[in-house]
Amino acid sequence: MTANAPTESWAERAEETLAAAGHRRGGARRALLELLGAQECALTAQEIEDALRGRGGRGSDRRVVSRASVYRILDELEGLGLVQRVETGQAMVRYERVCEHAEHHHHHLVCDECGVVMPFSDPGLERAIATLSERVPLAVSEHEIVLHGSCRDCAA
Amino acid sequence: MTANAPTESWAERAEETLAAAGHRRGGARRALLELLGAQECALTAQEIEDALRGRGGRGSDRRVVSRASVYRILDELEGLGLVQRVETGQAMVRYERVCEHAEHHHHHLVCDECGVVMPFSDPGLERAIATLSERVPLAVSEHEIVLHGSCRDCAA
DNA sequence: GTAGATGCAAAGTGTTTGCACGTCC
DNA sequence: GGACGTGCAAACACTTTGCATCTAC
Repeated sequence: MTANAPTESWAERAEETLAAAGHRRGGARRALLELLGAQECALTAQEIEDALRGRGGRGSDRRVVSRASVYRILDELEGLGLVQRVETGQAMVRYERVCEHAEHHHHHLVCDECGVVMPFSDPGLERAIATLSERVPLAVSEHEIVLHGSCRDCAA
Repeated sequence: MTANAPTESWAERAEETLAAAGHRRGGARRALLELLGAQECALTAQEIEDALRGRGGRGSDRRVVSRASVYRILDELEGLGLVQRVETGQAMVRYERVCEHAEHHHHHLVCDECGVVMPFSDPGLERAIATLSERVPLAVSEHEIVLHGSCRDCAA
């Protein structure tokens, strides 16, 4: 998945979209894109801030990204459709990249005991949503599905 | 659906459940139960507070219910499974009663433009969720589905 | 050189908590 | 009359905003 990927990475697409929207490049945003692009699932703003603070432990010359920038950039990315908010019923909102590839489309499982969040996807479910979307008094643009319960570790 | 209903109302069941849990009755909680029991769909804490403040316009001898009580009682009801939180991606969390009757089970449509929230239900979707729930590494106890888009008024 | 990007700290906003008083049982 | 319930206001936690500085172009 390294050799000249035929499809650009999410981070690359994001950079392009941002440039097209007239944005300049900045260290904070670049660091955030790099982080989000490498994530499989949704993170909270807190987790993002911590991750950006902790990265490059050794001779890292990278600055810490301020909390304000994290929120500002996430908001910006959300507005461009590059990131989506995920509400898991926990205290904080989570954010994750939005991929154009359908294969990456997923929803979330939340363990109400330990708080762990896992992604899952199901074609049958997507089909049901698609069918349903046409019968509803709303021009549906997005859908979010969250399953709550106990994860294997907690249920044991 | 009015004459001597064979099944008790949500508010009645809630009162019983609360009593069984060792709670006394209080004016604030009673008012809240009455309000929630009459709602078709989810309300925010703010809406609940306002509704409780505004009710009984004329010779009402009812006290206003404090914000703290609204949150405390909602939290209590949620813990007993009588109320569930609904996250719509808007600023505030919403709350609605949980009915034991499957016919009342529903999910939500949210207009991202005007913020209106509407309930909907779909057997096909529930079937997909039920099937899926058995294939997932989580003992699923609840699920929440939110469709975002533009309502008819806003799309027009 | 200028508009945009960022950090810091203060301000918001929805929610929770501490404490004293009121009320149900 | 004792414990639970409630109101008030202060405390909180997450998020947003104002402003000065820095940077990309």
